[in-house]
Amino acid sequence: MKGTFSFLEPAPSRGDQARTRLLAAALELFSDLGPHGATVRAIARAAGQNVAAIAYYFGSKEKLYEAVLEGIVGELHGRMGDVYAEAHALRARGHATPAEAEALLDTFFRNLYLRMLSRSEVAAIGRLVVREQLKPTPGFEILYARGFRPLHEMLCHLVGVVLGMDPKTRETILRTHLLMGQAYFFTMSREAILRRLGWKNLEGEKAEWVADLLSEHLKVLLAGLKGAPPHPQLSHSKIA
Amino acid sequence: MKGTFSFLEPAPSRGDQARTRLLAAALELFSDLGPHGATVRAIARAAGQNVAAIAYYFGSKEKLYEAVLEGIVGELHGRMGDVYAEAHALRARGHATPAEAEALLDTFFRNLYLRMLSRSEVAAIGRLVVREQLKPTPGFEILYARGFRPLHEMLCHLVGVVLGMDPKTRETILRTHLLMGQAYFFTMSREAILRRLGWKNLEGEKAEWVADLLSEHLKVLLAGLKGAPPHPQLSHSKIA
DNA sequence: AACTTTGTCAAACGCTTGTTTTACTTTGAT
DNA sequence: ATCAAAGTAAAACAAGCGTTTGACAAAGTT
Repeated sequence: MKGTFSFLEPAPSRGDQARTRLLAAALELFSDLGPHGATVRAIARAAGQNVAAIAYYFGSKEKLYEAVLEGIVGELHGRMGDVYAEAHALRARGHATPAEAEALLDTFFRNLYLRMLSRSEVAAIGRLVVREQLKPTPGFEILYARGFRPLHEMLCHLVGVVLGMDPKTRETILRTHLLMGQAYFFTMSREAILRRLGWKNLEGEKAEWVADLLSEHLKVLLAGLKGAPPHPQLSHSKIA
Repeated sequence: MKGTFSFLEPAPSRGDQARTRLLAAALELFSDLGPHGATVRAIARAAGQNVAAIAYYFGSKEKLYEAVLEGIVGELHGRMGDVYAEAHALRARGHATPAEAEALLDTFFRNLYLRMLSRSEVAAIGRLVVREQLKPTPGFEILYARGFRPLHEMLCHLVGVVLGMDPKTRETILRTHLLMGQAYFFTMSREAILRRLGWKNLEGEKAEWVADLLSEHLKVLLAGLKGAPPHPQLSHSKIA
């Protein structure tokens, strides 16, 4: 047993420290170079560990990669958990008004952008997620089933309430996806938009400004789509 | 000199054929595995060539990669050249009405989606471009200076005309970027949206439907933003 | 204090990487 | 027919890859 006291958090054992440092270094390198490009030697060096530590703690490079993906899902829920909880509560109540759903949708997007997409300290997560979309590995299932799909379904539900549409129709799913694209595009084309703007990053007040515009676009779009006629084909097309 | 006549196109020499096949195979493999993950042996095999052919025709793997990026820029102009020309003509005339600009913007986005983003035969281009955004190599400059920036500036100009805003303000640039995100997100999150929709691809009538929704979102957004007040900070913030 | 568990480290293992070399065949002009 | 140029192909090269090994140190238990 451990004999030391700690009022902050249980003092991590030597092994836990090594494990954590390896995970952090791996996230950074995997997101920059991909699961193929990042080498175990580079990861170990960045984590201040020996190469053999990876096999020792995670079994193999591939299992380390999967552990990183698990960590990403955890980080998403950690940063967005409160908004998730609100959305789930609203959904469970069953009789949410369009105005309530729209307000929550705005909170959702604003925070998704401000807490995740604009932050350079979590930018690595976005890069790795995009990489998995480009060339899915077996680990994609982790990100999709526990990260993307629950988030997407929640947004579709809220959009459905606002627009008075069934959230399971392909029209609702695609419109929601289009809305999301505005926010996520900043992760995907980060380098290009920064050059266009002549900015070095998108943090601080700059992030707030972008969130302002994003929020306004969302509001305008939802308002304009409320009266729009349903799509002739897609409004009757439902997923299983 | 070549002694054969050809009414179609100059019969490519043996070397030109090898060069072309290498470029095609390289695009496919680079976009799937990245400039690091794709090996010269795999590229040569896919092109039906010997490994040494890459060094022989392109000098090195890196120069082959740059040749692929050049090809991408050419393909973009080849597929979008007519719409580009229209936009340039409108810009040169100098006194375009908001309605004209909006119509052209609609054409631009619709065709960008239908001709590029939805086509599986050019999907490799999209994947490679996203890869360069995630981790820019020296070759990024080719894509940015001759591909992304001219396109982005053109769209900003049109959005500026529609909304009555200076195309060089950061507000216009960011709003244009948000608009673009809706279309480009389908390249970036292809795997996830296909799973959500239960579809295998986004081609044929399905692409038309998505283009319908995209076009409608664009229209709603531009209409709603016309009366909106300028952003307090960003509307006065101009790029060099 | 003796002993087991846990963690660290350098070296070595096969294997694959991009590139170069060398010998060879095909091509097109004289 | 001859010959230089253009193109092909297999083998060899050093360097780097993920993983395994075995010796060793530190920590925890009895």
